[in-house]
Amino acid sequence: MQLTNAEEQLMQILWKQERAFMKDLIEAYDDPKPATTTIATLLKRMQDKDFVDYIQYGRSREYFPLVKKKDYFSKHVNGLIKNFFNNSASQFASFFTEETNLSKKELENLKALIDNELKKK
Amino acid sequence: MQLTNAEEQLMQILWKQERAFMKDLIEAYDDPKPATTTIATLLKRMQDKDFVDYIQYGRSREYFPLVKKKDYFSKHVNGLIKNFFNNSASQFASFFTEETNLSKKELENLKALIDNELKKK
DNA sequence: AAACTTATTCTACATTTGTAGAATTAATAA
DNA sequence: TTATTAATTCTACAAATGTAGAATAAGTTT
Repeated sequence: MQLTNAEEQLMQILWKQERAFMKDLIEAYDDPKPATTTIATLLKRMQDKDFVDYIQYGRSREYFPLVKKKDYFSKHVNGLIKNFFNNSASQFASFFTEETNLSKKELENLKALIDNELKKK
Repeated sequence: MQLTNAEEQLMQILWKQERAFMKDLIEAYDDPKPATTTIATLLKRMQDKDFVDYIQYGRSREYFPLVKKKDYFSKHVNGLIKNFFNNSASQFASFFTEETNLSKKELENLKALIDNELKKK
């Protein structure tokens, strides 16, 4: 099952911190910070969805992600590609290259990178 | 405001058909097809969000998108880039190139495309 | 130990989302 | 013109989502 917006936001924080206690998570929010109970609820739901787990340290828990950001992200992009480009990654790539404002330097980097990928094939 | 999943699915149909009557929309769904009223509700909500409009033809309406698929899509990708890559499009591009399984041919096409973009700069 | 601070669990509740019945209206086919 | 069909509007309602208070438990400080 997918994460909701609020959950995903929290997940982003957790990915950044890698492992974190309740307090650390809340600190990462901008003011007005959510109530502890709000975060607790989200964490619980995320556990049910198998996105996070924790290690019990005395009275409190250190939470950590069960899903890698990369994997989660891939799924997202694949969804987009499927929905918008008929499942064609290359079509997506073209679109992306044309529509995004990459600078000359960035384009050159990207080109080098592609060369590198090509070598592997 | 954003489209929900159900709305987005319907939007995809509408983008494909460009302009459509209720009937055409429902036909595009796999079985079990949703009730007419369901689609009507979604369309109404999408109108409120300024994503679709219609032209009245006698008793019924021809619906059409107010938002271009490209624009909607761009917003999505930009959101992803912001959330996952710190707003760096080029970082996203690298990731994408490495993680997606583009064939040799696709990579070559992409490279050509980038060359083309570079010429414009 | 008493007072204080967290974190956790339970419960609650307003909104949003997904779905669709009932009633109504208008067009169409018999 | 009457029965049939299709589209629209209203209303409803269950499930999901966003938020958080109350109560409780367990460390922490004085």
